[in-house]
Amino acid sequence: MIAEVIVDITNDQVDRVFDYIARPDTVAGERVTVPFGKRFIEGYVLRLKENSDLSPEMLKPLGQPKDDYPVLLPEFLALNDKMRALFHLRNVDCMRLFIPSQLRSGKAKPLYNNFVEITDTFDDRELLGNTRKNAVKQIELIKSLRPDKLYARSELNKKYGSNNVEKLLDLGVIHQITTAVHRAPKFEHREDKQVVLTDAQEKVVNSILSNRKGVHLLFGVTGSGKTEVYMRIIAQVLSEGKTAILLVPEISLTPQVLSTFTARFGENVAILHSGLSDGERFDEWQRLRNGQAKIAIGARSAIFAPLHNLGVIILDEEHDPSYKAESNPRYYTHDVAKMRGEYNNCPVILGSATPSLDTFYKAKKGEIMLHSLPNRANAKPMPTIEVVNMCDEVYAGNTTMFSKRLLDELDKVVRDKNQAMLFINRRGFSSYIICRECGYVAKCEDCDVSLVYHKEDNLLKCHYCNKRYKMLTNCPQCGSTYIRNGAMGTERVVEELRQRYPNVEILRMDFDTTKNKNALNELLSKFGKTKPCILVGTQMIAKGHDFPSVTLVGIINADMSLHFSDFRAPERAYQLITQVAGRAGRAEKEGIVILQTYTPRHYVYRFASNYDYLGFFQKELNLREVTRFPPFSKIIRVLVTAESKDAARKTTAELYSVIQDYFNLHREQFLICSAMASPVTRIEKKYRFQIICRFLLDTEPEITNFIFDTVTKHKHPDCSVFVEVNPGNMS
DNA sequence: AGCACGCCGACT
DNA sequence: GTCGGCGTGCTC
Repeated sequence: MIAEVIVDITNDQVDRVFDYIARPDTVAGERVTVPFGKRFIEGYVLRLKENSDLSPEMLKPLGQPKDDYPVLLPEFLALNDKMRALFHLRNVDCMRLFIPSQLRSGKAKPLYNNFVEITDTFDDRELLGNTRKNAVKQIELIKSLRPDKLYARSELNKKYGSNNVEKLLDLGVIHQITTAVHRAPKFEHREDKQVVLTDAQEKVVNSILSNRKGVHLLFGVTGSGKTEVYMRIIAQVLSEGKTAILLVPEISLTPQVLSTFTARFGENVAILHSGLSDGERFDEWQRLRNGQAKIAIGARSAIFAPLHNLGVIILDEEHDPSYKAESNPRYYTHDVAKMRGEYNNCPVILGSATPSLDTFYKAKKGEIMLHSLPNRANAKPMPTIEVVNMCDEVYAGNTTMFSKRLLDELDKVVRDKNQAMLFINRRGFSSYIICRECGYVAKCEDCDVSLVYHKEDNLLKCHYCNKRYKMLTNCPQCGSTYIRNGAMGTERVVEELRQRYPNVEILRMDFDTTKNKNALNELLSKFGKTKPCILVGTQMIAKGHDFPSVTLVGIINADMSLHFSDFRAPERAYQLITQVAGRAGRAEKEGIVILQTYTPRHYVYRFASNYDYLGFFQKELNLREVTRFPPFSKIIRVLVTAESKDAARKTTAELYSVIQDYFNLHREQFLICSAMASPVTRIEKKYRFQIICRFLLDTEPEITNFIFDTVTKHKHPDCSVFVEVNPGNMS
């Protein structure tokens, strides 16, 4: 038999099948050592076959397996082919996604605890007779042991010396029992809240369970009880002997969220996430693989949980950008979920209060089944969202970042000893240009995206078509010279608040203050206990945390996400506003949301403040259709980076000339095809150039394949080249 | 990725 | 004359 092997080397040239003479016991999916050139390396057996195209004397024999079971389930071998075709990935990169890195590096091994027990075929007399008379410690040890009792080896080692224990083991006087220890991640214990389903929830559960294939969208407003729906479906699937995967955004993998599931499903839950130690993660993976755990919960990479017989795959907050893997290997979790769903003949459930435009469009077309939970489970109204025009504040002489309205509400919170959350979006480093008098934002004439200021040549550029504009000195709309770069940080907000409210606790939550997971938990528990209190934070305050005393949510600079130079900016802004607003008034106290903006009449704010997702969806979809952006077209970005500016530029030019030839032959398909310096021209000492193509979907996937092929075939001396499909950001 | 082969500069 | 630079090419 011949074994087809993928070698564990990340290089395009060796990313193909190599044939080896199989051992008689070789199985597909095993991890093996293979002779490769002059050395021995690790590889994966993809499949077995009868004959090789190569002559027999060319073939070398396969080495020994590295594990006592095949690490790759048959499903993953099938998934490899599909993922490679869809995402243009290398075999090795797929293999590495499928198995835990701890296994490959040999960093984590199962942990064993050793116990000893007196061998029952010996009585005391015999025991002592077998031991040397002057071996005091050994005799002492034997005398201390009671039959039918287990003693921890490590304890005895400490007390009597490991050499003495060893000696008695050799004599057979005592014997050792080894058990694998499960290094389980620790959780705060919580009581399971058994709730009665609302009629709407009941209907959704039944409707999904009675049609268990394909992709389902669970469109439910914040607080509509999506989690309970997930848990009911998982419980049903489990009762049928099947398994489940639940994915959540990395940012919402908090102890609170996890303990909800461990409270209900106990030992059946395995958590996979980056906060675990190597040992913990490896053990959780093992528990899933050997069937001890039946539910995998984790961020995006948990889609590769080694579960057999999947009964359901759930992606919570399906619109979250973290489901798109933006660095190598690039993949989209929704697509992988769909592939696994089809393989296991089980449903995929996408849940969100603000589905991505893409997903909802598919639901509208009928490719995805739509289930709605239009009301909150506790029947409370959503908090009022009040849009405040910051331009008016400027006219009134208030040039601070807090409107009069927001300050009034903050005063109220402080007076009534409640809590407030202030949200700031800090994603705006390559930010937009705004007129502080009238709210005018510089936009590209052709693309309807905000222009980005490039400092090095003092120009405004469009990231989608490369059109350039002179930097503005005064506003084309009102003539004002009060034109600013719209950017603001959490530190500044906290500083100003401390001056205003010297006696109120003000907490800051952003990437800097939550670098270690302990800090995050401490911060959250402190916020939970302190009243009055103001929490200032980025993105991460928007997710999942349930604080009943929050009566005010302030969105300091809503425009920052809106005018981000990305065609998805309005979509993101809508999602963010809805999510942040959902933090207010979750219990009996009513909540209010103050949304500060310089463009109060923007449609995003109009729809968001009315919680009108459907209205927003229609408007946005229409806009995308007219401007021919995804899902009505596809954008591909080829990013070239190199330490040498010339090398990067040269490679980009070469690739561009090849792609342009293709473009000239298929001009009617292309909306855009251009090469330019990347908006952020240098990151980590590397210069960045890019080629942007936007084209219609008629000839898909030919254009995509052509671009990927061009990049793989070409030589790029001293350059790294990446191809991104519908990239999430363009920096 | 590594490791070998291979063809030109500064040394005993 | 040779030791060694890293350019190119192959690994079942």
